[in-house]
Amino acid sequence: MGKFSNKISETVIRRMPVYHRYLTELIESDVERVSSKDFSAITGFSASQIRQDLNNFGGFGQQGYGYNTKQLKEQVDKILGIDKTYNTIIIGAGRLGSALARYKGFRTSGFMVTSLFDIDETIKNVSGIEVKPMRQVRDYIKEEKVEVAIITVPKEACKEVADILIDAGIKGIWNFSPYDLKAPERVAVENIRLNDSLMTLSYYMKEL
Amino acid sequence: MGKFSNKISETVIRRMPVYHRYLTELIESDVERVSSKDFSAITGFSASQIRQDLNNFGGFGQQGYGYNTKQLKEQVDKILGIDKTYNTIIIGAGRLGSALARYKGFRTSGFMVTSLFDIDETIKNVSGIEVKPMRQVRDYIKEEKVEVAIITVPKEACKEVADILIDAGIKGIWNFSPYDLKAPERVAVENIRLNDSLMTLSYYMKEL
DNA sequence: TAGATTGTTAATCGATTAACAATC
DNA sequence: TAGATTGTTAATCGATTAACAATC
Repeated sequence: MGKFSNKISETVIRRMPVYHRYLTELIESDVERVSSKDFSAITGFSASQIRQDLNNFGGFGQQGYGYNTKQLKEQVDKILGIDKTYNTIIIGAGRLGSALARYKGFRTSGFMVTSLFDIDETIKNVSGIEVKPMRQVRDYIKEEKVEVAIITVPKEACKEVADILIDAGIKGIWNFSPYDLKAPERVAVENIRLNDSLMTLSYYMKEL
Repeated sequence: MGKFSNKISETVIRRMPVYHRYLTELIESDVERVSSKDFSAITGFSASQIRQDLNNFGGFGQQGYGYNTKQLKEQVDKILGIDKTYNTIIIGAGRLGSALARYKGFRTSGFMVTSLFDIDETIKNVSGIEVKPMRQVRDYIKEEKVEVAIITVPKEACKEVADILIDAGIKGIWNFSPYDLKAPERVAVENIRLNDSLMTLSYYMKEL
C-alpha cells in the first residue's frame, strides 16, 4: 500500500471506479490533463473532494497544472488492483449466469471467466460455453488457481455454495443471489442486490 | 407522504429494502414481533438507527413491545411504493435483457415486464418472449401506460434510448448500460454499475 | 405494577466543503 | 515572474450513536 496505508473509507473507494471511468473517456478523447475543477464538472464530485480522495493514495497532481490523465488512470488502476488478472468462475448456469459468462466488459477490469458450474449435471453447455458439474468445483479452484467466483444460484443455495468456494480457497465473491452474504475475514464479497435497487427506484418514482 | 414529508436522505432510503427483506424472512418464520435490538442483530444496523429510520415515516412501534412484523412490513411496502404495480419494458434484447425478462423475482416488487424491444428488427423473439422493433416503443409506452424501462443496450446507445423513453413519458429507468444516466427532474433513474462493483471487489481483494 | 422498549433529543463521529499557503 | 492549481488544514455539515423520558 505504499506510504499512505491508513484505512481508506468505503465511500472513497466507491468513487474510484467513477474516476477510472471518466479518466478512460478523457484519454479516449485525447485530453492530456485535467484540473480538479474540470474533473468536478465531469464527475459531479466537488473539486475539493477529488483532490482529497486522490491524496489518500499519493500526490498525483502538479500545482498550476492539474493531473495528467494517463498517469492518473495508471495510478487509479493500481489502487483498484485492475492492472492484474483474476481467474474467475461462475456458479449457476441459469440465464443470468450465462449472460454474465458471455459479457466481455469484465475483462477490462481483469476478470477472466474460465468456467461455468452447475449442480444440474444434465446441463452440458449454455450458448456454447461448457458447463462443469458442481462436484468438480473444489478441485478446479485449487488446480486452476481460481481467485474469484460469481454466484448466480437461487438464494436458498447461496450460503452453501459460498461455504464450499471459501473452503476451496476463493478470494473474492461477486454475489447476485438475493441473499446477504457475510464476508469472512479472508474473503472479499460484493453483494449485488438488484431487488433492493428496484425498490429504491420505486420509492423515487413515488416522490416525483 | 402523510404527516412526515420532510425530505428523507438517500442513506435512509437505501436501508428500507433491507428492512423489507428481513421482515419478509421473519414473517415467513412466523415471528410476530421484533424489537429494534433484535432487528439490529439480524440486519447489522444499530438499534438506534433502525428506530430513527422508521420514525422518519411514522411511529410504527409500541413501547415495551417492539414492532409487529406484518404491520411494519406493510408500512415499509407502502413507503417503497411496492404495493403498486408498474408496467415495465426492457430495451435491448441481448443476453442480459433476455435474462432479466425471464426473471420472476421482480414481480414481488411490483414490476411487470410486458415487452422487450430491440433496434435489430430481425430478432423476433428471445427464449420464447416476443421482441418488438424499437421504432414502436414510443406508441407502446403511451398506449400501454408503461411507467418503467429497463435499459440493457450498449453504452453508446444509452443516452439516445433514454431520451426517447423520457420523451414518451416514462417515469423510471433502471439502467444497466455502463453509462451514467443523469435523471431529469421528472424521471427517477437507478444506474446499475456492475463494472464499478467489480473494481471495488478487486480493491478489497488486494486489501485482504 | 414493573419491565421492556419505543420515540426523540443531545453528543459524537465521520465526511464534505471551504480556505489558503506552497509551488509548479 | 504571474497565474493556476495542488496538497492540506480548518470549518461545516450530515449521519450515527448514546441517552433517557414517555408509555405500553
